[in-house]
Amino acid sequence: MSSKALPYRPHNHAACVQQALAGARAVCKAQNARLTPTRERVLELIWQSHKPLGAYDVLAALAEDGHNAAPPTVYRALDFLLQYGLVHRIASLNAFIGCTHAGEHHTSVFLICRSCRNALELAAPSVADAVREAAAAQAFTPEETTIEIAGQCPNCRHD
Amino acid sequence: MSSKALPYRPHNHAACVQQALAGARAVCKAQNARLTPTRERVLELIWQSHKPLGAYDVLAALAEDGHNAAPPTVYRALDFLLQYGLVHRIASLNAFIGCTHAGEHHTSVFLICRSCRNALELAAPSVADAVREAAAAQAFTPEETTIEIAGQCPNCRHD
DNA sequence: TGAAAATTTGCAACATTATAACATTCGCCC
DNA sequence: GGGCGAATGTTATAATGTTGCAAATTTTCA
Repeated sequence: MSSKALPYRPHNHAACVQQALAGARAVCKAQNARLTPTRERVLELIWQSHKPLGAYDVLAALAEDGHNAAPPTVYRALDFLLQYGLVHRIASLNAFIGCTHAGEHHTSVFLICRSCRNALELAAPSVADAVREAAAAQAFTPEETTIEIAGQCPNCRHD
Repeated sequence: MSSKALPYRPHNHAACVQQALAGARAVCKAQNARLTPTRERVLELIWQSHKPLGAYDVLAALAEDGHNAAPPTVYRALDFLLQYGLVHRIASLNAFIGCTHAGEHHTSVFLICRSCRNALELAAPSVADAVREAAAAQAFTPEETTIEIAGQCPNCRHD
């Protein structure tokens, strides 16, 4: 890619990706799940972008590798990564992003900047608690929670 | 439709739909917006189901009316209804549902039952507050918030 | 080891959801 | 009733996601 993703907050991105991959390997090993080359490559591609990446973006990136994959290849890899909590799906964008809390069960909040397109994952336990309470008040049993906030990140707010 | 939507909570549904339509007419009148026959019919179709309805479901329902519409007709009506807060889009389902708080600015929480497919809209101010705080803590300016909880409603929980 | 079983991948076709572009009609105002 | 902007019709196409089956790979276990 010629255009680099500007991270929401500055950091050493290559190291951050490597750390994520190492974490993913550990999670898979612990659960006897097979992080095959394709799956790992998809995870790496997603992590390299702080912007949520569409399935067809991943497909295109794989094509640049010379890996001539079809959509099911990507969707299957994504399903695997979702299943083991290594990536999240951002429903409002039809896109995927690396999970910063892989291995831990958690309810995340995503802050998605409409200008720079970066997305930040927050643990936000107070939100999770409020959601849990609201559901309980309706005798509803939550299984999966989607919380996505679109707006302006601090770097873009002056726009 | 032969299969009626079972409401999440029992009520007089025909009256509930009529009330929603009356409210929508009021909102549009107040804002000088044109609730044309197509738009009103789409809103009615969506309200008649407590289950979120896909755009192509609406299209099919219109076809049963004898209204031979194409996708843009439905999407344009939906855009209008979204713009005036008369319906919500459920991102995790690619579907639409009538707004129970039309006219008021609000952050809603949706409880979506995976068994019966009904969806309940909650105002849940505590969730809205927690989200606002979490965003503020990151200096993030929220513009639109998506909160969708998939799980089991009380009627289906014993499944 | 080596053959059966299970998992993963390749591949082609297809289904679903959403939009673009342009022509036509409708409602309204003067 | 002519002109103008909003709304709708129409065709085509883009973007996203899935099904089904065959081939290859890995695992299991005798």
